[in-house]
Amino acid sequence: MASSNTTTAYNKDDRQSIVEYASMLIGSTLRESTDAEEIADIKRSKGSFGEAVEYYYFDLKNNSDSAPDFKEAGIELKTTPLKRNKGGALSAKERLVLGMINYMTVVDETFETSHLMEKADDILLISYLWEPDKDPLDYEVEIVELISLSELPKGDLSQIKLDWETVVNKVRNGRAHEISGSDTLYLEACTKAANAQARRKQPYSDIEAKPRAWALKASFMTAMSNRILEGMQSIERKASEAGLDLLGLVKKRFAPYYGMTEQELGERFGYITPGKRKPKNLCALITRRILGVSDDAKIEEFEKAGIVPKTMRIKRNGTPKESVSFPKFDYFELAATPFEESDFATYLDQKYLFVIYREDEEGEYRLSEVVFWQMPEDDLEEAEHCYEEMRSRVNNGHAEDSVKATENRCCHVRPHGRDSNDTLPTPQGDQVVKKCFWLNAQYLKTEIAKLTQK
DNA sequence: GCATGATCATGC
DNA sequence: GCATGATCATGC
Repeated sequence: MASSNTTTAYNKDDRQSIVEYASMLIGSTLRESTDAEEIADIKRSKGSFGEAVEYYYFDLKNNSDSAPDFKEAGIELKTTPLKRNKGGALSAKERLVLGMINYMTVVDETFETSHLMEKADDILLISYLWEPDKDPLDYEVEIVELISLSELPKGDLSQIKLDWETVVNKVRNGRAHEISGSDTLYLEACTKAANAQARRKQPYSDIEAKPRAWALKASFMTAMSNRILEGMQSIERKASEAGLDLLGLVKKRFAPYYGMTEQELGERFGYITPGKRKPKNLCALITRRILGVSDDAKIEEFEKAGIVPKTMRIKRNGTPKESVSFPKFDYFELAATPFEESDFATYLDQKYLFVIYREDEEGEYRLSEVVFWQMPEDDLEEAEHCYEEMRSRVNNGHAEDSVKATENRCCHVRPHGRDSNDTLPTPQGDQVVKKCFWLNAQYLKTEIAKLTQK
């Protein structure tokens, strides 16, 4: 059952799909997220959580550590434990091992083009809270984050480069056997061997050295984890809000602002200076402010549930002013991918917080309510028709021929590029303007009516 | 440089 | 009034 769930739950060739699927683990355990009941067939030892994630959650066969776990997407999965200190703070339980050091070849590398940088460029980090005596299936996942050495803050990266050079220079000087973890600050060369006697050759000395691997020190992992965790804030509940579910809480927080225009809200919160154009992410900013989360933080409850806030302007007749768009599609990918495996199917799994503004008699749009919306399962079939119709048009050389809103109850296809010269190649070799799927305004009208009539 | 959210323009 | 094609502008 786990395998049948997981094969359709994400697309292992698509980065976004992998990350989105992985993010659903945040705040939960493998026992809750998969049908695994015991970890018996997985060795109950160090690494058992990581293996169980691959096996039960991602439905990956156990593979050797040399190949990336998601080859096509270029992502390598790494799981790592956090622990809670006596004071309550979280810290990394272990260093994060990135890959073995080959003394013979590393001496010819530069940091920027090193095997390490290549290997540690796209890591999907899954951090879980380790607790003594707990079954690994019951560890709670705290962090799911795509990390890349080259995209660390500049200060971190320059120290890591110094660390790398310190270690490599020792090898270059024929002193690989003298390397110590204490030589460096963030990145270390930690010993990594099946037994204490194992030794490896080094290029500029006859003395054999202990096998070592590149690793980010536990202290560095602690700092990085906390930085990631702090970037996520939960909505702080007052005592009077303790019993509310998430939607109830969100509604209660928005209610005092009903009747205001988006412009007024933006000005009130200091996101718009009068006369200036409003920021693109105004809806997200206002939502964070109203929910009491700082401007640059992710809303933990929303992240965990995959909820995206979206402004919805409704005209007096109940129709949304605009359709809702999805990211542009690639004609080759569309042609080759059935709906179940498509990005579009993943996007439709999106849950929205529609922040609804309704048009008043003067033509002003005023905040009137907030609702959660996700496409009902029955309508996914209609969306699939739209997708498969567009797919067959592309396959038949008619990529320019969009599926119109009049052809499908739920969605349609429309250009969404910079301009008409912003094109992508099709399997037939011609260039067609970038397009994407859209949710029909009329469809959204009936969906929103269902949600708000009650 | 590009994606994305927002908006415009045209014609049925 | 709406569908459809097109483009703008911010921000990553």
